Amino acid sequence: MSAVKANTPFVRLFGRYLREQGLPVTHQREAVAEVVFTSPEHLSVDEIERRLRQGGERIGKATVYRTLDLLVRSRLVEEHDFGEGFKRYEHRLSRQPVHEHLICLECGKVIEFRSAEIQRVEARVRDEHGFLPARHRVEIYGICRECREAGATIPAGGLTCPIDTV
Amino acid sequence: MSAVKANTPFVRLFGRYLREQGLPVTHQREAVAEVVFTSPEHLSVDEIERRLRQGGERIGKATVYRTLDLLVRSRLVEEHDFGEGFKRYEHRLSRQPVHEHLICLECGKVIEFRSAEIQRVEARVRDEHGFLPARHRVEIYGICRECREAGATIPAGGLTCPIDTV
DNA sequence: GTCCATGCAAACCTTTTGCACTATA
DNA sequence: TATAGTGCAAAAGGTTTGCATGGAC
Repeated sequence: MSAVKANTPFVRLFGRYLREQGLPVTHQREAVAEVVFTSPEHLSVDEIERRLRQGGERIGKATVYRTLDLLVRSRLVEEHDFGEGFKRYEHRLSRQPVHEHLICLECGKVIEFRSAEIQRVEARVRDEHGFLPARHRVEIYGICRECREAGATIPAGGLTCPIDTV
Repeated sequence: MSAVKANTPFVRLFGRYLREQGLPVTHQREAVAEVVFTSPEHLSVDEIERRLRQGGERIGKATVYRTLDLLVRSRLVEEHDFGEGFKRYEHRLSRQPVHEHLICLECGKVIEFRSAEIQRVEARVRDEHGFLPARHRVEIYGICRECREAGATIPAGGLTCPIDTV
């Protein structure tokens, strides 16, 4: 109930997609969309479910998964896997359209950045490998500024005589 | 037994790592290392276990997982997640040291390529965001040359009036 | 002989599915 | 009213863990 504020423009866009597909626009679907569209973060399924329940919704985890599947299909939402053992979801509206992610190994923070270089890489693999790019995943893992200033360093490891790293 | 051919140089390197860590060099550990180091592919745990059993080894899945963990720690092996629901492992010896992956959405083939641009991206995020890169993941998903010539296309979807894609 | 690794099976965790019931259109 | 969605619980699938046994050093 309360989690669906009114029907924000983004939720309406999702409703339009559902109607185009001949699918019912249900209360739960709008509620999940509302949570995802009103959050600037990269949410996990658990976080989405928790916010819905805190907002007074009665919703099952299965419905959250099923609705996220629809949101990803509609291309309004992107699915990410930062290697945490579960997925995160991020909407694609009102933000830099194509962007990559910096993930801090210390605090887990996710920073978005744009890179024109990646488009050059895609053009190059098309020319050199005959490979037609559809989408890409570019993630850089490291230590963010704040954690560096707090003294964090990259965890070392491996053989004492490291193998080639270039 | 039979899977451990002799003790290839790469397996010996892993043995050296184990001794450095004060860990026993066991038959199973050498067998897993041998399979990974003698394969040019990106192997799944299932594939590794199957090859070991076909080679006459008596080994449990848990040991494969535990040994892969050690191999990744030693930095001799890299872990990948191409979004298939399980992980793949690739050794880092005798091949292009740092490389990225093209993954065909049609046939699942993985092509390796090098990119100098990525290093420029890492230098840029260090300068612009104060972010210290440790490692990265660059994967481009699309259609490989062979599948294109066989008529494969990128699966479409989403809203009929697509949102910004640049 | 002392540790640590191994194999097996059970546990774990995220995600998916089956089914009786409910809501959309 | 017909169709499809929902919640719940069970299942699935990859990965991890507990424990008694066996192997490395």
